[in-house]
Amino acid sequence: MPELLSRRELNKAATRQAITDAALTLLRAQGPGNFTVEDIAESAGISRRTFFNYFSSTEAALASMTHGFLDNALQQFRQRPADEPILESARAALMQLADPMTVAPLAELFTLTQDNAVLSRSELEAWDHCTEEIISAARERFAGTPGAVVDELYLRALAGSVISCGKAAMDVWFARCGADLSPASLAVLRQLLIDAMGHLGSGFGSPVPAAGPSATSTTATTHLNKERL
Amino acid sequence: MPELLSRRELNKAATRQAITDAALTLLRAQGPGNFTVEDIAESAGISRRTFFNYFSSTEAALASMTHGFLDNALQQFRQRPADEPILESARAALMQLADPMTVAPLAELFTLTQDNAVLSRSELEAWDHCTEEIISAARERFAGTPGAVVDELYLRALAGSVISCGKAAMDVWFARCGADLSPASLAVLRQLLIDAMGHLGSGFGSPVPAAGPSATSTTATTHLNKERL
DNA sequence: CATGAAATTACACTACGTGCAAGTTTGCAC
DNA sequence: GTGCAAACTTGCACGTAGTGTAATTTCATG
Repeated sequence: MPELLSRRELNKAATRQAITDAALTLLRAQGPGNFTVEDIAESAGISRRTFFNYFSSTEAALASMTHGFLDNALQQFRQRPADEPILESARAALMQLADPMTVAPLAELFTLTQDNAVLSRSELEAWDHCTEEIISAARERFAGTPGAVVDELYLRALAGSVISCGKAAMDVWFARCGADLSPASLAVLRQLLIDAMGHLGSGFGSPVPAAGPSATSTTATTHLNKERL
Repeated sequence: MPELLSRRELNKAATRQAITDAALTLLRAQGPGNFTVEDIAESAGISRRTFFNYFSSTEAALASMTHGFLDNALQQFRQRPADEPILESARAALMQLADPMTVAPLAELFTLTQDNAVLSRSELEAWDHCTEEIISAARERFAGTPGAVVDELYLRALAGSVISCGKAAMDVWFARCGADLSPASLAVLRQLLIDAMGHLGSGFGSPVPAAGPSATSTTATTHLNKERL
C-alpha cells in the first residue's frame, strides 16, 4: 500500500521537526549558546549521534527555518511569468514573505539571536544560499529567451542586490516593529519591501523614494529614523 | 625612549603576522581542513593557547586578510568628498581594490578556499561586516548635510547592493581569470566593477550595460559566459 | 516470515575553545 | 640597577563539537 509518503519518510520528517522544535524551545528558554546538542537530542527524544545525522550543528538546525522561509520566496519567484520584468518578479516574490504564517518563525528567530555572532553567521549563510538559487533561477529564465547571451555579472549583481534589499527591508522592519505581527506591522513590512525594490529599480537616485507609476508609495519610511540598529 | 610603537605592540603585531603567515603557508601546503590550530601554533612558534589569544579560530585568522582588504576599500570611501554622488564614491572606492598588491592575497585565498564551506562562511562574515561599516560611513555622510532625514532603509539597501555588486564582480573575475594578476586581468576586474556599478546605477534596466556618460564601457562582459561558477 | 536496505544508537576518538593559575616579559618609577 | 605592576605567554584541565565505525533496530518487499 504505497502512500504518498512512506513510513520512513514520515518518520524522518517527524524527527526533523522534533529536532527544530526542541532547538527553538531551548533557544527560547535558555538563550543562545546556553544549551548543547545533547540537550536538543534529549529533548527531541533521539540520540546525540542521530542529531548529527540530520543537522551538522545547532545553528544549522535553527537556520533550517530561514531556509524554509527563503525557499518559499524562491518558489514564488520561479512561478512568475518569464516575460515579466525581473525586478517586478523579485518584488512580487518578496511580497509573499509579508505573511503572518511565513514571517512568524523568522521574526522570533531574529529577536532571539540578533545579538549572537555564531547564529547570525548561519543566517548569513542562508541568505547567501538563496542568492545562489536566485542566480540559477534567473539564469534559467534568461536562457529561455532564444539567442540571448546571459551576462553572468548582471545575474550575480542583480540577485545579490535583490537579496540585499530584501534583507535591508527585514532588518529595518525588525528594528522598527520587533516581533509585532499585527496587520499594521505587516503592512509596514510590505511597504518597506516595495520601497527597497523601488530604490533598486531607480538606481538609488534619491534617498526619498520616488513613487513609481504602479506603486502608491506613501513615504512611510522617511518619517522614522534613529531606529535601534 | 618612546618610539611610535612600543615593544609590546611590535611584538603583538609580529606574532599576529606570524600566525597569519603560518596559516596561509599551511593552507597552501595541506589544503583547507587538513591542518589544526596546533599545527599553526607550532609553525608560528607559539603555544596553542596563545593562538586563541589572537584569533578565535583558524578561519578567523585567514579572514583577517579579507578584513584588511575590505577595510582598505572602506577607507577610500570615507575619503571621498561628501558632495559626490554616493554611487560614484562607491565606484571609486571599489576601484582601489583592483590593485596588484591589494588583491593578491585575497585572490590566492579565494582560489584556495572556494570549495570549502566553513572558510567561505568566514568570508561572508567579512563582507557583511564591511556592509555594516559602509552603512555607518554613509549615515555619517548624510548626517553632515543639515536638516536631512536619514532613511535607514535607503542606507541599508544601498550599502548591501554596493557590496553585492563588488562581490559579484570579484566572483566573476575569479571565475574568469583565476589568480591571474597580470595588468590585463586587473583591467578586466576594473571593468567588471565599473559595469556592476553601472547596472546598479541604472536600476538593472537591461542586461547589456548601457554606457554611462562618463564610462567608456566596452561590453567586455557580454562576450564570455558559461564560466565555471 | 525472511531478507536486505535504511535508520538509530553506543562508543571511541580528535579537535576546538575557554577558564584558570602559574610563569615570563615589558614598562615605569624610584 | 631594583622593584613593582601590568600585560603577555604558557600549560593544564575540562566540556563540547563533530565524525568514523560497528552493532542494533526499524521498515519495505517478496
